[in-house]
Amino acid sequence: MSNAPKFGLNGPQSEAALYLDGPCLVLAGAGSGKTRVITQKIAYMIEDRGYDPRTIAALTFTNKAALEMQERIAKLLKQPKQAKQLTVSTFHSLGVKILRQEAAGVGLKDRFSIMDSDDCYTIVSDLGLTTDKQEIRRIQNAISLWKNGLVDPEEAIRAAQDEDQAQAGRIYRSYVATLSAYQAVDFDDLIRLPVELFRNNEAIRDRWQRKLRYLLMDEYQDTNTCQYELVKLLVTGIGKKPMFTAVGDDDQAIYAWRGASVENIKTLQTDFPDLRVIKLEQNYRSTTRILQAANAVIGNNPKLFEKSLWSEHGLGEPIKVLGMQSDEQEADQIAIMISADHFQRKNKWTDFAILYRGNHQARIIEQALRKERIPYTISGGQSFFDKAEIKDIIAYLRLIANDGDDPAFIRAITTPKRGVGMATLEVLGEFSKQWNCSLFEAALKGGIEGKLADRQLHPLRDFCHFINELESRASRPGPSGSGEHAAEVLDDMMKEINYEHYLYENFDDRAAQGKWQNVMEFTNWLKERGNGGRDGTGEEKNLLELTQMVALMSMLEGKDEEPDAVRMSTLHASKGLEYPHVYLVGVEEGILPHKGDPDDPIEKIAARIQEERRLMYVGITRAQRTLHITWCKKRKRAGELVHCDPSRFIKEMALDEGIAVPLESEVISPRDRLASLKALLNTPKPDAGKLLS
DNA sequence: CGACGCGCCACCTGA
DNA sequence: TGGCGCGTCG
Repeated sequence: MSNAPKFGLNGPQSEAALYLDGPCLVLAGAGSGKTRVITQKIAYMIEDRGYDPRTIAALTFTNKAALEMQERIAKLLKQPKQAKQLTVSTFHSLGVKILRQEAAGVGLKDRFSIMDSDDCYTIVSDLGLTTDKQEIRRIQNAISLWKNGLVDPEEAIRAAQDEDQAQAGRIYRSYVATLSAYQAVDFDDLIRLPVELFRNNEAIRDRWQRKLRYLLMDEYQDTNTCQYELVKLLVTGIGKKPMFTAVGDDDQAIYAWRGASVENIKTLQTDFPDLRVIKLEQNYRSTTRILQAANAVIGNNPKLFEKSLWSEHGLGEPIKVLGMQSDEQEADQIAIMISADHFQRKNKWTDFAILYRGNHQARIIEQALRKERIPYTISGGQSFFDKAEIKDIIAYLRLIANDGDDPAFIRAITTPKRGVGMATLEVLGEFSKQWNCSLFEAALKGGIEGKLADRQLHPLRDFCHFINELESRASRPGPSGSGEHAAEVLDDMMKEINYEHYLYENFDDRAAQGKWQNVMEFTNWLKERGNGGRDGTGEEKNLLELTQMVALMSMLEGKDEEPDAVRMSTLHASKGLEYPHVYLVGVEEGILPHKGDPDDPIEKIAARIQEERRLMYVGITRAQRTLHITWCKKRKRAGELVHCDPSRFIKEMALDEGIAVPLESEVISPRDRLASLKALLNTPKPDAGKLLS
């Protein structure tokens, strides 16, 4: 094979795609075509080098990215169906896949439940050592970091520096015991348990190594210790050449707060001395001016690897920095500018993105967009699967799959109300503790009769029988060999619990209608997957498998063709995406960089600022053609109007060198807003948008 | 037992 | 600002 550029890739891209002689690290700057490298590489492996697609795994961090990658690979293959044989998934989905097959090896039944962070919050809270919300969050966070760092409870307790940490460690110990009693795992376990399994069981590890011979990882800079360990266990074996490609950008590492460590990039070089390192520095996304600003900002961070982005696109329009009087004015202003640009320059709504640091910043912008009749979609906020009505239904599914899932039991039995209240549940809880069994088992156990009145016992038992029946139908051999069709069981369940009725009883018609619509969308979505549709594998899935899959879904992915709407997103959720016109809002000290705990040691603060700077870098580099950056002199915070200063990152963009121009004067007063908008809509004179362009 | 209402407090990011 | 936790009433 010659190393001449292939597939329309540039030199380094091509080198990265063709290199298969050993481990490979691709340092890919923003917009340098890293996804193309991964997809082309997989296509090359299958088409030109005869790799069996079933032995290739590509790992991403979001379901959306995985889905998109699979689609893109399918388009490159002569036989697009082969793409379905690939493992293209998130780290967490791969974890579920491994655990489902190897459950016994880690002491789980194969129908374990997956707890989301709300469930885990409740577990920590129920351990009863504190009621303070912040404190619980902190402990939850500590537990997550321990798990991701592969620190077990005994180690955590031993290493505690003070009583607070020791207590957190003890809570960690109880928390692990509780999950185990529920036959449940949390998100972190999905990676941690496979690691434990592979470490302790050579034969199982060997089987998975043979199954997954080549590994490709996207966003490698955001892997945590545990994920890296999983990768190492999968790619290293006696007499085996480590075969993988990791693609990442240390300048876009923005998940240290949840345990990711950029150092994993450096460690890769130590752990795999023959690692081939390839840099992608040509950017195909942005104008030169945008890249200059991005380089100027990130230049203030210490460098792990030397690299500098360049672009063949022209200089482009100057970046505009706008200082606003208030957050309200900021929102209105952006809405007006986007509206003007849309109508004057005939840009589609989808060409625009508004990016912000925290979800709470979205509200005021939403209001402004609505006022201007601008369609928008929000990503990175409350997810579809986090909506109460969806979680209600999921609780039933979880309980059907695993009757040891006490949190699901409590949620399902109390929604809709069926005459079982807290008093009954408390008795049941005591009883279950006494007999060391689940709530579900306790309800059916002999001896509980004496502790509950008949009117309390009956609905309880009826409910359990109902669940049992659904369970036996879901797992009875059916058309697919693995149970009755998920769709039928699901339909009957929905009918029986009469959830629609419950919604209309408890919410006003409008709200109920919306919620019911969500539920219908969800159940249809489930049925589609149950029939083997659209998830890439083409395999039928029973209700139990669907339930575990759903737990990992955080965004409504694959929503067939996006509507033409302005995109609103957190900076974190915007990673990997690009837009012709980007508005970066609320770029103020305290927001970006976000103000953290001022009592943190100085090196921690420095690290935090660096991560915030990378976040700013990610934001800037989302833009293809124009970039607006706004900040406010005053902002409403907790109801109070407070003074704000522009972010230090704005100064770092080298404003005086013509990269960015401050535009403080170009603000339209609210009074003129309507008039100017009308003018724009009715008589689009070339000059009308002068203030705005 | 559960619905409703008042008052307090916090607003980071996410698989 | 709004969500939610606690108290009281039906």
